[in-house]
Amino acid sequence: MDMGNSHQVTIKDIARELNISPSTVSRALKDHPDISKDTKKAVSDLAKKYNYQPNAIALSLRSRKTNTIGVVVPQIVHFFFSNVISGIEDIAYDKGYNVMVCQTNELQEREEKSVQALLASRVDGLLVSLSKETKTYDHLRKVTDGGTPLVFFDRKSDDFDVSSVVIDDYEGGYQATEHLAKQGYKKIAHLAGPLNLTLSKSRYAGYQQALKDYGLDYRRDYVIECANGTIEEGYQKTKPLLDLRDKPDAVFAANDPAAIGALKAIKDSGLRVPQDIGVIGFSDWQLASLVEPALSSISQPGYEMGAEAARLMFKALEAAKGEEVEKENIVLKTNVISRESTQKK
Amino acid sequence: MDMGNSHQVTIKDIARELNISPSTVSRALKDHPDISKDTKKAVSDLAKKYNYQPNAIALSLRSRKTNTIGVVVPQIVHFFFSNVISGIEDIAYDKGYNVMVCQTNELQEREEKSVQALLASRVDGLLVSLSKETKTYDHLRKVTDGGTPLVFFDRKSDDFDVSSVVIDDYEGGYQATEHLAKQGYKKIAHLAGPLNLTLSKSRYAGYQQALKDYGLDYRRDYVIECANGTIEEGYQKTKPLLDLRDKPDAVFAANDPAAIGALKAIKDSGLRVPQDIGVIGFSDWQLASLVEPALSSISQPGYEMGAEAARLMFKALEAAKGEEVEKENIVLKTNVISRESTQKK
DNA sequence: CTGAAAGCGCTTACAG
DNA sequence: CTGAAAGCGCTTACAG
Repeated sequence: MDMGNSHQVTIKDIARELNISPSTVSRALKDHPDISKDTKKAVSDLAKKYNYQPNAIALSLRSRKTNTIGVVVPQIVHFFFSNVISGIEDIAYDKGYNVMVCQTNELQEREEKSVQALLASRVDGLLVSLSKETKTYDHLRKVTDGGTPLVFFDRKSDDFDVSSVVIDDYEGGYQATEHLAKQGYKKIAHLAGPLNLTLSKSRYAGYQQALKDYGLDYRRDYVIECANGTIEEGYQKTKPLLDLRDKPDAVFAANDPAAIGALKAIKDSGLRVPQDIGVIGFSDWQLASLVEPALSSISQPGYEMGAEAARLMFKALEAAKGEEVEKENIVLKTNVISRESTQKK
Repeated sequence: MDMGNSHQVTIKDIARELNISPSTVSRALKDHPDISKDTKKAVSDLAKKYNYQPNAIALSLRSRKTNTIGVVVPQIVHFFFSNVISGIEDIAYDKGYNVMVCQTNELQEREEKSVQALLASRVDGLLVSLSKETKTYDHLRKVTDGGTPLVFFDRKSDDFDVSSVVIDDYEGGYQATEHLAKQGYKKIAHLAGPLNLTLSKSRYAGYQQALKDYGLDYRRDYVIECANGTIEEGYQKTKPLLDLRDKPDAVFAANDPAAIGALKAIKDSGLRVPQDIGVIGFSDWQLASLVEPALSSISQPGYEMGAEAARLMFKALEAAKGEEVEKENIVLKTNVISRESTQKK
């Protein structure tokens, strides 16, 4: 007897063996009220025996639904993005959806091809975080024009009327600066991120506002742009700050590697952290707890971002056909993680 | 005119507009030699105009190939596994395949459901790293019984005659110990991983062999098991070692967090790293470079593991139907990353 | 050079 | 209570 080895058993196979029609088998399997008890039993027994699994591809073709969502992300290996993916995956799992993941490696061309491939695979919806390189959006226009729900996370384009989830960078910059001010630091410098990015500008703006609100001076020479955000760059760009006649007593770095570089530069110059100079970072990684002294940082809720983005996606997917879905643009709050590097007292 | 908005244009649509049959459109699109130049041009013009994309679902149903591979991984957020996924994704991208990723969160039940879901989605092949909990393998039997290629990575079961890629943990343990010996350390302790895991036992065995090869004493009281592998545990379990009358002059920890804990314990006790005691870890994360002193470590090639596993998968997928594919069980070498914590001289 | 038919695996309106 | 037919979007052997 053919045990269906290396050939997935189909409804037809069951129908043939039972001398009934495929239609009846199909109905029996979904417990349709029309079908007799006996037939149902015979069908379900055989289905169990042969470990029948409905062919999702065939279902997708009929229903025009794949129960799959696509995710396009700049880099899988970044701690932040892997958290986002994890959040998306957990929610999708609960909903019985599969997740296709593509990484762009920060290349627009690869982003375009990935979107294209996911569209060809007829994903039910697409979650996208733009590559740093991406300047044009035709590939995403195709998504929305085709009627496929699109949700942005972390890196969005404002050219689209779609839902999105981003971090509140302004608030993060504010929180970091406020935290330093509350710890008693008065002369707070800022190692900014690349200022062509909105997110860097927002953190910078939050920094300025917090200075104002806490009655501290804003000094242009206390702000230095770190274009790459590496440890090395943080180290090099902190040195001149320490050579100032009126040197800062705290540093807020817009990313953790730069903060770690600052930490080293300060220690190398013979000053103490946090007694002489406090340092706070902005966390892309989970590294901050390991340096010495442990680095205070602003945490970005990656997992939550993924879960929220997925939630917005399912909201769109579950809407009745044609029903207009209200777009949400969610801004997630950051949190201050206070560690040794800012414990002035 | 209907621009096909919110309805992907099909071959039928093009056929209708051109008053030809779908068969002809299909052939024209694939540049079939039978079709006239004029027809081809008309078809391809219209396809371009409407941005026609072949429906991959329909193709899959016909060809019984989805051009999708499934990945089942314990945790997406682990640096090591995210590297593996990244490696898989890059290779799959080059081959024009999509990747579905499921995480089990180390739960057997979720592993079973994920495998089941991927099978239902008719992935062409499955790459699996077992959850820590997994004790039975019926869900994976279904994969191989159904004729779907299976490849294990990192955590495998030996009950299957399938290809696999793992890390050479024995060699890694050997390398770590050898490195310490070559740096001039003589009394090398070992913070072992949970010894019910094969990988911990292998690292331990490599440690023992290297001691022997370098003429160093193996002392049972120099070996301590760290069940959780946390920083805290590494800290606590290192202290007794430092209280020994004849204390070790080096520590090989089977994982990085434990090594970092050891580092702290040693520094807290007033001893210096690397002058008094050398420390080397085994790297699950990318953290080792950040602690002070920077931690030497054994690196596990996660990206390469993913790329190799994908390569093995495509080897199976590209084999002619029915052709027997030779199974490969690849063991990837680790590398010594030498940093400050072992620079005795 | 082109088309009608069958089929991939399923569902469901229609008919009996 | 059950079945034949049509269709999801495509391809291809067969016929002309």
